[in-house]
Formats: sequence, structure tokens, C-alpha cells
Amino acid sequence: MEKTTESSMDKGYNPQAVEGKWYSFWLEKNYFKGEDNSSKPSFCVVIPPPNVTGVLHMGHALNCTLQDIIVRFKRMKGFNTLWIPGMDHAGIATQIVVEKQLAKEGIKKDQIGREKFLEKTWEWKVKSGGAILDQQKRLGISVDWSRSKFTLDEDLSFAVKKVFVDLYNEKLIYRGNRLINWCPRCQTAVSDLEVKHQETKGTLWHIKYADDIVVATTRPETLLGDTAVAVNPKDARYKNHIGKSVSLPLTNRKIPVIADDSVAQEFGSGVVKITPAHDFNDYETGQRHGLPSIAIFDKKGVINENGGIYQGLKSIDARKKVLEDLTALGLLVKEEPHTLSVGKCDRCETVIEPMLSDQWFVKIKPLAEPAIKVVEEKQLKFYPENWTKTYLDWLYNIKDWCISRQLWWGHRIPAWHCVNKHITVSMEVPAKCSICSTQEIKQDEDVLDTWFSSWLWPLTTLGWPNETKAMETFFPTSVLVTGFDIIFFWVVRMVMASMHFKKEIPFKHVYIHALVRDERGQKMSKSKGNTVDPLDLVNDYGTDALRFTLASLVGGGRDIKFSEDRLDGYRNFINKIWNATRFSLNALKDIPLAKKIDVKKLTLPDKYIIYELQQTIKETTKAIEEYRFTDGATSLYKFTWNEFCDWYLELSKPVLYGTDSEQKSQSGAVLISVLERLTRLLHPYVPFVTEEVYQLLPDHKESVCIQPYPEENDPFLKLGSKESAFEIEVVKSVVSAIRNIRGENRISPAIKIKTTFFTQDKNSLSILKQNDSFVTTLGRLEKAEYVDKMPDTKKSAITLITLGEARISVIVPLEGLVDFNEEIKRLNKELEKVAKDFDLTQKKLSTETFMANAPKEIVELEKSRILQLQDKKNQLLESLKRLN
RNA sequence: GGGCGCUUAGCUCAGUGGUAGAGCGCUUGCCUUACAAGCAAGAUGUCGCAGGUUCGACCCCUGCAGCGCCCACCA
Repeated sequence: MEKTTESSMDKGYNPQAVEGKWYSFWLEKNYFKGEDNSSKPSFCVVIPPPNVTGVLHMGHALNCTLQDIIVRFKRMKGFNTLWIPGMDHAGIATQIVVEKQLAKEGIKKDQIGREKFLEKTWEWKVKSGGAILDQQKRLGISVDWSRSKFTLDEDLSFAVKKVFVDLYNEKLIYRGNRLINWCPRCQTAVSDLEVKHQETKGTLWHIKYADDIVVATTRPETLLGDTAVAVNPKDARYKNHIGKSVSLPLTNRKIPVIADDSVAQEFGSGVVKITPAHDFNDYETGQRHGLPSIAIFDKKGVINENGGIYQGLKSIDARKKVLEDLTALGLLVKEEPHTLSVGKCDRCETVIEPMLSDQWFVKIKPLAEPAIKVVEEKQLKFYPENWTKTYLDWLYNIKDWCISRQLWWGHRIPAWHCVNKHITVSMEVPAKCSICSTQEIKQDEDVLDTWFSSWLWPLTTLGWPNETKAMETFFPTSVLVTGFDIIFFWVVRMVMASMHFKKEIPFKHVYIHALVRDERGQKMSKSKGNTVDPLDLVNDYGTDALRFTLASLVGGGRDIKFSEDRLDGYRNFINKIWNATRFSLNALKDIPLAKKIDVKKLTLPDKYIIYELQQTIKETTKAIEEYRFTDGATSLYKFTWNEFCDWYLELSKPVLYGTDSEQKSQSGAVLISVLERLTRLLHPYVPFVTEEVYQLLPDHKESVCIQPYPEENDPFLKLGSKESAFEIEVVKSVVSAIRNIRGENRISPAIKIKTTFFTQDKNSLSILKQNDSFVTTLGRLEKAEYVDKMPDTKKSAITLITLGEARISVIVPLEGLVDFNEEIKRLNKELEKVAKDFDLTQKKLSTETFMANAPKEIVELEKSRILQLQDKKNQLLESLKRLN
């Protein structure tokens, strides 16, 4: 007990001790640099740039891991590979963070002004951005750091400006006074996408506007801005009122009763108040009927001068007062609970106020059309495919994009307003108004939506709008890897931008992965306190373990429920790789390895493991190419642990510890060749441990990162064979049968037993005899005997093995045992299973329709099965008889 | 309201038209000289419910239920 746990200083592989070292080494050697000029085919990925003031969360860890697997794989496959890193200035998000930071110091941004505020933000950016860099490096990402970009860099800002000016000149950007989503806290317009709707319990108030006109509303305070009430034209109750007017309560205004199809007769009273300045529906109704709009809120959400006596009240207070006053007048006729969906600011959760406002918009339909076409025509493909529908549906119904933000942090809009309200849009600061030539001009105060720079990301990171060599070599990029949450924000818009400005798709594939949630399936968020910092996990388990875990969990397209238990298992896997290497190298230390492998000299395990390796190479390669990371991980895990370690290394021991030096030299060479290939095969998933291991291998090259990925048609792999894999199956079955008998009968591992194998099949006998040393070692046998007649044993456990043509009885004497109850139990359990299967199969074979309709192979399979089951059944019955 | 996805072992999830799999957890035995972060053996499932197609359905189809997500202006 003590010996195995506490006293043992060696806790296995220590990732912390090696990861930093290798990452520095890789960077020093410039392995991750993409070449602008290269004869090799190109492979390019741009990173979804993290928010510069954010912290790296599990989503980033997943995103980075998947990209790094692909990129390392392609690099090893011989592509001129480039992965471009960078960061996003993240307008609102960053500004909020910095505002909060300043608030802690008791500073408000208006006190210090725009210039000073931006200075502070840049300071914060440098600090926070640096932390993200360190985090990314810990994950081992193989990006070309020399090409790192930030969305506010000078060259990227130039591109943003140019795009704005060009679109303006093409009349695809316009300025308009329209109803937009206004966040009263952030004091800016936000786009539709930045509003999150939440079901909220509220109240539906019924307010009497006239004797028989009662309106139902969830926002009574907005009646101050009503400019009509509407009814359905088919509604018999109100036919007579249409075209007349009613007097708006609490004000002196008369407003018309209009008829509009959008009004549902059955909802509430069937009468709707129309407030065009503060509701999107009402705005459209207003447009249809030419109604005036009366704005009653100012930018802070406080009632303005149009609100009469209510001026100065916040909306929530105004509501209270309005309701009080209506009650006093006896106009509040009913109130009932009502759930409604409330729009909240994506960033600060403040309730969004629809407001009429002058903003800049992108006319989006002309941009959307090409983006629809390339996906419909499958020039651009989504993985998994079903995201195509999400992408297209959104584009079919897309609305103009509000791109101006009343913020300070971002790209200032290159437009100048003159005193005569003319607008000049220009790359350079203009000297005068382009229309009236006045010199009294002022630049637009607003900045652009963050996504107005990130939608150019695949272009600008390669130097566009300049015609760079990088652009020529790497554009269009190969694949975009991102979460589904930013398909609309980002993916769609990148396609639009690229199609419009470059007339090409920005990337050929889009791989969409799931979100990382906590173990209960809840979204990770700071406010819930259920976030996991990937760096903590890296510190505790190592980067490779985290990467392998994420890659293993990402499959299926569903969200990942992340729990640390899984990490334990994969940390052990990394350790297993490490230990297998240590063992191999140690065992081979004094063995001169054969320079040339002679297939005639190979053992069965040698040929089998080479064959299995080849299968694994095939599977893993295909899996990565098809973005099935989980399948790749499973395949690697199974081969490494269940074949290489559990069987091959164990089977190699008799040879390596044996005395046949020629055989040792040959099999040793196979072992090291397999291990070396396995190391390369694992590298994209677990780069650190594989580099550490690789550097210990004899005759290793400079780094595993730049070695070729194992190829299926590697001549070495031709030494394996499917037949040998089958023969090893026989050996495995025999060994498992012995172990099963030992285990069930509690025969101590310390006791070496005699075992007899009975078979009348020549091939089986030959397999057994050839592998005598393997079976003897793994079964912990004293000696194996081979007979061609069933011995007349009394006190023995017998298991019949049927595998293909092979048919072997494994006979283990149980002389030393006090009682045979355990063995009888074992036999009965087995018998029950076999009997059940037998009955089922027999039933099938005696069904006429089955025999008539089932494919020949299946019928044959069932026929051979029934024979095997029959044999087994007989054997079990016989064994039981002998024990009793 | 529209769309998408999920429902398989205690937990997390794979999976295929031909008699259900993995990891973790659990039980038992092992300090077998690579690894106790290990080795060996074992137990556990009317594959959400109801129909249909089929010789045969966990898998294909239909309906239902539950859960989750996305989109949408129902006052």
C-alpha cells in the first residue's frame, strides 16, 4: 500500500516539465512559418480572433485544439501550412470592460474625454492581449506569430476605411433615420443580432381610450407617444370607428382609428395602440399609414419634453405614474398576467429600447445574393452539413445591417458632416464639404460595428487590399473552424465581404463545432460561476490531456458537457504513451537493431501490430480529413492502449527477454519502427508528449513536427498481414480463456498452471505451437501440452474456442481447488448465454421467410453460428457432467 | 409560430438493417521488473413511448412525450 502510493516519488509523465521547453524550441526553429513562395500546395487557416480584453475560456481551448490538429496534420502531410493568429478589438465588449475598470478608480469616461479614454483602452489592450497570447501558447498552437494581426492595426484600419468608402460610393452604405435597437446603458445602437430575447413575466394592462375602445398593452407608458389606434378591418365590433378619432388619455391629443391587417382580432380587445417611435411593429404600421412618430424617450431612457408632465421620469417610474393616473381617472379597466419576450442587450443585459435615430446602414440584399449562391452551389461547404440550412435561412430573410455605434473604441467612421447637413465620405480628411464647399465640417462621432472589421479578417490578415504574395499563395483559405454561435455575426458576413470585394469565397470549408458547457449542461458564464479556466486544467493535467479530452468529446455535433473526470482518463492515456516508450527504449537498450528487416524473421505479433498500425493510419487520416476528431481520437486510443500496449508489448517480452539474438534484433527493429510511426501519428492530437518521446528515439530527426505524417503505403507497413492479425486473435482468445478460468476460479497469479490444448485442426495446432512462448507467458503457464484427443479429465475447467475455422479446447486442471462451485457457476452462466443464442439462431433458421428472403451471406453466417453454438453447448454440458 | 438537434449501462457518450459498445464509476483478485495515472477478471441495458415498412428495426418512416438550442414584431 505505502509502496504503491505515497512513497512513490515518480508520479509518471510530468507535462509541466517539458511543455514550455518544446514550445520555445518550435518557435526558435520557425516551424510554424508559412512561406509566401513555395512549390508545395498551400493550406491556410485564420484563427477566429479572440476578444482582446477577454480571457481564454474552454470554447477557445476547443477551437484552438481542433485547428491545431488540422494544421499540424497538414504540415506533416507536406503542405505549405499557414495558420494566422490575431485578436479582435471587440468594440462594445472592450469598452464596457474598460469603463468598469475606470469606475473602480472612480473615473467616468465623460470626465476624461475621448482621447484620454482611448489611451487608457490601449493600455488595457496591451496588458490583456499579452495574457491571451500566453494562454494560446500554453495550448501549443502552431500559428505563425510573425503574421499576428489586430483589427485596429493600421493596415486593417485602412482596409476598413476603404471598404466603407467603396460601399458608400456604390450606394450600398447609406445614412438613414430609422427605428433601431438602442441600449440605454451602453448609449449606443446595436444590431438585431446583438439583442437577445428573453421570456419575461409581465402584465397586460387594458386601458380605456374611449367608451368602446379599450386597448391592451404591456407598456402603458408609451401611450404618451401613440399616434393612432389600430383595429382589424374585418372586425365587426369596430367597423364604425375606422377613420374617426379618439382622444388619447393623459394628453390633449386626438389620434385616428386606423384599420390594419396585422391586428389580430382575438388578442386582447382587438385594438392596438400604435407608437411608431418605440416599437418595431408600430413603426411599420406607421410607415404604411403615414403616421407621425413621436419620440418620448431620450437616449438614457428618460421621458423627454414630448411627455408633458411626465418629463424627467425614467421609463419604469413613468409607467408607475401613468398607471396611477389612469386608475385615478377610472380608465384602467383590467390587468392580467402575461408573458412576453423582452429584448436585452447582448453585452450588458439592459432592456433594449427601440428608438428613432440617425444611423449608418449597409444595404445587405445585394451582398447576400452571392453569399447564398456559393453555398447553394456547394462551392463552400459546411461540416457538419446541416449548418448549411441555418446559414441559408438567415440569408434569405436578412435585413439591412446597422453598422454605426455610439462608442469610442473602434474604427471612426470616415464621414464628415458640414454645417449645411451635407455628408462627405472620404479616405482622407477632407478640407471642405464636397457638396457646398464650406470648410465648417466635422467628422462623424460614431465608430463602426466590430464585425465591420472582422468580416474582412481572411482578406486583411493576408494583406488585402494590397495584392500581396501571401494573398496569391494562401487565398482562398482552406477551412474556417468556429462555433455555431457566430455563424450569423461572422461567417455569413465574411462570405459576403469576400464575394463582393474579391469575387472569391474566403474559405472552402467551414467546420462548425459545439459549445462547451458545464457538467450539468449549462452554459458556462462568469455570472453563474461555473466557468472553468483551461489554464487551470493545463496546469493540473497537461495540455495534451486537455487537448485529447476536447477532441474526444467534440463529436456528434451536440454540446460538450465538460467534466474533469474525463480529463483523468486521458491524462492516464498520455502517461501510457510515455511509459510505453520508456519500456520500449529500456528493453531495446542493449539490443543491436537490425538495419534491414527480413519479413521471414518476423514473429506473428510483429506482423500483426504492423497490420493494425496500418489500419489505424488509414482510419485516423480519414477521420481528420473529414473533421471527425472524435473518431480519430478513438482510433488512436484503441490502437495505442488496447493493441500496442496490452498485447503487442506484452507479446514482445518473451522475445526481447529471450536468448535468440537474431530474433531480438529483428523484432526490436519492428518495435522501434512501430513506435516511431505511432509517435508521428499521435502528434497532431498530443504534440508535447510526442515531441518529448520522439527526441528519445534512436536516429530521430530534429523534430516530430516537421516529419511526414505516416502513410498507408509506407513499405514497412507491407510487412504486416491480415492473416497474422487473425492468428493473433486466436492467441488472444486462448489467453483470454485461460485468464477467465483463472479469474473466475480465483487461481492466484502466483501459481503457474499446466494447460492442455486439444484440437484436431492442423492450422489451429500450428498457430498454437508457433506461439507457445507467448501463450505460456501471458497465461502464466508452467507448460502447455497439445493433444489431438480429448483427454479424460475429471477436475478441469474446459473452454471451447471457435474462431473462423479454428476450434480449440482449453483445458486447465483445477486440482488444487477446495471446491468447484465457482467453476460450476462459470459454466452455468456461460451455458445460459450459449443456450439463449442457440435457440434464437435456431428459430431464425427454421423461419421459412428468413431462409427465402435473407441474403445468402447472412444465412451462411447463421448456419455456421449454429454449428459453433452447438459445439459450445455440448462442451459446456460435458464439462458440467465431469465436475459433478 | 418556424427551424434544428437530442433521448442507448449509474454517469458521459460512440454506434451499425442481421443477436448492443467505450471511458469513468462499481465488484473481485493482483506491489506479475513500462505504467497502482497500472494489470487481469466480472456485473450492469424491454437502445424514450406507440404504430408502420421489412424475413429481420436500436438503426428507416409516421405519430406522441420529454429535454435543449436557434430564429421570429404578436400588442
